[in-house]
Amino acid sequence: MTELRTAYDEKLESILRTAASIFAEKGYHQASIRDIARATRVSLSGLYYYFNSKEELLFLIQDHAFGTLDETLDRLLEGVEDPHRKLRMVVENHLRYFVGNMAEMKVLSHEAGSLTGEYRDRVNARKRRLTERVMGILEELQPDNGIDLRAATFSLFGMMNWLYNWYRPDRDVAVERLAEDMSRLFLGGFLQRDDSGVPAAAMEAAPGEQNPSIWRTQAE
Amino acid sequence: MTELRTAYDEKLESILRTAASIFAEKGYHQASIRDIARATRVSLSGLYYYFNSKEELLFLIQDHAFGTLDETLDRLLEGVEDPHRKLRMVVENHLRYFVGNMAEMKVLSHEAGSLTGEYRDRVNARKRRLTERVMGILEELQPDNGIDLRAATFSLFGMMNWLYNWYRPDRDVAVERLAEDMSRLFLGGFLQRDDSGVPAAAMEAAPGEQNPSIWRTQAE
Amino acid sequence: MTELRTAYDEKLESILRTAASIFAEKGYHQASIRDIARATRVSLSGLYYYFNSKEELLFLIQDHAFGTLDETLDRLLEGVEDPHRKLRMVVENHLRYFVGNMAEMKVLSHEAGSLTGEYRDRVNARKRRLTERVMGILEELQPDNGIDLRAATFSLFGMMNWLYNWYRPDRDVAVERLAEDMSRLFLGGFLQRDDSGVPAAAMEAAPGEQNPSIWRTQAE
Amino acid sequence: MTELRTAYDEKLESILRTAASIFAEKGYHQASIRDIARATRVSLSGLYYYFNSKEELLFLIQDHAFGTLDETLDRLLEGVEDPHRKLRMVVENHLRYFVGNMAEMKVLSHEAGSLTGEYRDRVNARKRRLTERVMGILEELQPDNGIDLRAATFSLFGMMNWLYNWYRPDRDVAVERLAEDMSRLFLGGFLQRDDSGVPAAAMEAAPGEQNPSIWRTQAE
DNA sequence: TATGAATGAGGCTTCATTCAT
DNA sequence: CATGAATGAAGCCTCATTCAT
Repeated sequence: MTELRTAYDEKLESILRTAASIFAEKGYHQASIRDIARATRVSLSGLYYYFNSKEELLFLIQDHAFGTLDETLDRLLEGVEDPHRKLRMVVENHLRYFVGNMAEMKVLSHEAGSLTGEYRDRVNARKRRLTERVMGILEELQPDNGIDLRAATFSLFGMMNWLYNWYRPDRDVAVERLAEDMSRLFLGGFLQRDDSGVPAAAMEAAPGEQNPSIWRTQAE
Repeated sequence: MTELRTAYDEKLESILRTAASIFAEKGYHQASIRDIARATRVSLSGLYYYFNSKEELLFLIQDHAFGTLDETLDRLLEGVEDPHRKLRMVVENHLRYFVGNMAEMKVLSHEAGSLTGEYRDRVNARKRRLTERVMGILEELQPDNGIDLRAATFSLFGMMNWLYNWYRPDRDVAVERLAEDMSRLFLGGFLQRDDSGVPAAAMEAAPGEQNPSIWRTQAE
Repeated sequence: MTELRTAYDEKLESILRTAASIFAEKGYHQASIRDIARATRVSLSGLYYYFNSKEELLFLIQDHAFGTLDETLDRLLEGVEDPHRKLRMVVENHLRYFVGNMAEMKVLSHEAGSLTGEYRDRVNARKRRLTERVMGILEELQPDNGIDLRAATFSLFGMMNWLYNWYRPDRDVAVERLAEDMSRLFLGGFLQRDDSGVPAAAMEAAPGEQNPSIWRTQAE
Repeated sequence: MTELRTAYDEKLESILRTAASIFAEKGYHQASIRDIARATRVSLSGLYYYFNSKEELLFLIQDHAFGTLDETLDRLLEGVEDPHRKLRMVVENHLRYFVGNMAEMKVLSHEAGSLTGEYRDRVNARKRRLTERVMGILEELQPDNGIDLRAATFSLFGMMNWLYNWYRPDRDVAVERLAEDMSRLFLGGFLQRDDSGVPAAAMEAAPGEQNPSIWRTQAE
């Protein structure tokens, strides 16, 4: 009962993939439709048969990527009850997809703000849904850690989404290990009790607190 | 015997601040020099008295921001021996500067790849130095956690640098609390022993491991 | 079985002709691409479909002109053995082309230094080839005149290339007469024996020789 | 009874010399006032004390150069009666000045058309005067050569003015020899009788005469 | 489906020149 | 005499997009 994939679909997806890698390399705004025409070996005007505007192209890439991410996550979480395990699935799904599709990952993480209007709204809706899902799992874990939930959620996403800035498959640990490390890193911190073993002295605030201006660009 | 700040310096810095906020808002490539002229109330050509190219302007913003970040960090770490406390200082410094200068933060985090040539090299050198400093502190902590050091380091930076994507001063916890939470989150996970209390079952890999293709965009 | 001249080729050549006349009139650097757009009735950006830069446009004009010049010269010299006659052909070819295409002539003669990089190299190569051809012919004439060959060659080119500074078809002698006159002028001088009839007294150097500083701008 | 040369005069002349060499190197329109400020080590605005506009600067250079050229020519021709010798003086004067002041020579020869309005008129008047002077000398020689006088005059100027396109002091014959060669070249041709020794066959026109279109760019 | 040719809008930058000091 | 700071005009070029075929 597979979907019917027409020649059109295949060509579109091939264009999306190629465009994603170009957007990843040069950035959305730096990349020109001409770059994409060159790389796809489709004529400039020919591309417009597959999308109506450059922005729609970006949307299609992001939406498609999110669709894949969502779908696999749904499948992975099916029947899982333990929130620890759920979180582990989330992290693994995220990282696996990112490492397996580094171009899409970068476009997703870095070109978040490049969409406008309805395109942006639709992608944002997907993002919010994922965020809430993760926040829900963290809540389920019911930790007595005193950490702000929103901060915790986005810290986790930050760890993962920042990946495109540093991860190099040929040099860094494999994705399985990465998922393991990040899960442990995050859960270890998140699950600790409030009176954790971290020496209290280390937690004292910096002196700047009394003089916050040292962190601020001089005002006019 | 303070530094000599000429009128020129002051005007330049004021331009840098204004430009940073515009770059933060629209993105470096989306922002036009005209936008900056309008906002600074300097004529288009008049701006070029203060920098030689748009890219140099971006460089000046990033370099100046990094300079401030570096300097305060040096001051904060002076005389500190305990690595726990050192890390706390790093996190606090980073977050305070970012929250106090959200425009610069975004430009620093998001426009990393917009520089080229020597400009990029010089900023990268600063980044590398900071990264190594943090990695050094993490090493000092001598954890028996089995976590890859590079992954841990960049996870921490990811948590912090992602801030510009979600943090809203009027809605989120104050920066002090944020620094506290992130420090605990990270240190709690990083300092745990290998046989931590996290249930083993949660750590089992996802089934996808055996079929990684579900995370991969269909190849051509 | 003539060459295939597409509509594209024809339009390009028409643009080259129009551009040549504008460059001739205002000078390459003074002419703006807008001027050319206006004259060709093609939009500013539309022009860039036919060339990649203003400099390439200049190159195309010069290269095309030199191509024509070379080709007809080849045809004219075919089978000609007598060096006197060869030289006459060179002069006639040069002057005819120049008078028939005064815009191209001026661009060729006056905008020699406006090309850079590879464009310049390629045009220079053509120039060198023509120069050597002429120098070869002069050598063939084996004159016993004691005149420096390089000086003689460039004197001939100077006579001809300077044309654009003074020649006015409506006021000056026709091109046939011009070719005749210049050929005789040059050959008459070039072929004379060393002990020509010019009174020796006239050849005595000017007194300035003993005090060359009268011809020199005062040094600092 | 020398002229009074104030400090102002000296600085102005030094600026003119420097500007001439910059104009010679990059071309008048390519050179910016900034280039001249840099080379003269005078501030941009400071230069405007010495001239009122870039065009006036060019005029001053050309006028000054022509003044020198004229003055020395006057002195050289004083008391000379023999037209052969007069011509020799003209050539020698021209070439000596040019070789001794290659920058000024190039500006004079190449930037003829860069002046407009009254500036152009004044320089043109000097040019016309010199041209007529030379044409007068040629007339005096009363040759029975059948060569158009205007063509002959400008051929001579062409030989000399083209110098800047090829002459290189370190590689070519010295200026004395050059003057000798060009004088003989020109006079030899100019003074010959109509029935000169050049084989008649060599003088036959090229076949193109009957089909002039081979020298013409295809008309639209 | 696909493309060659074309365009209006807009971007960055340079320039000659000015003016208050 | 000299300059630092500033500006309006203009230049080259690129871009996303369209339309007739």
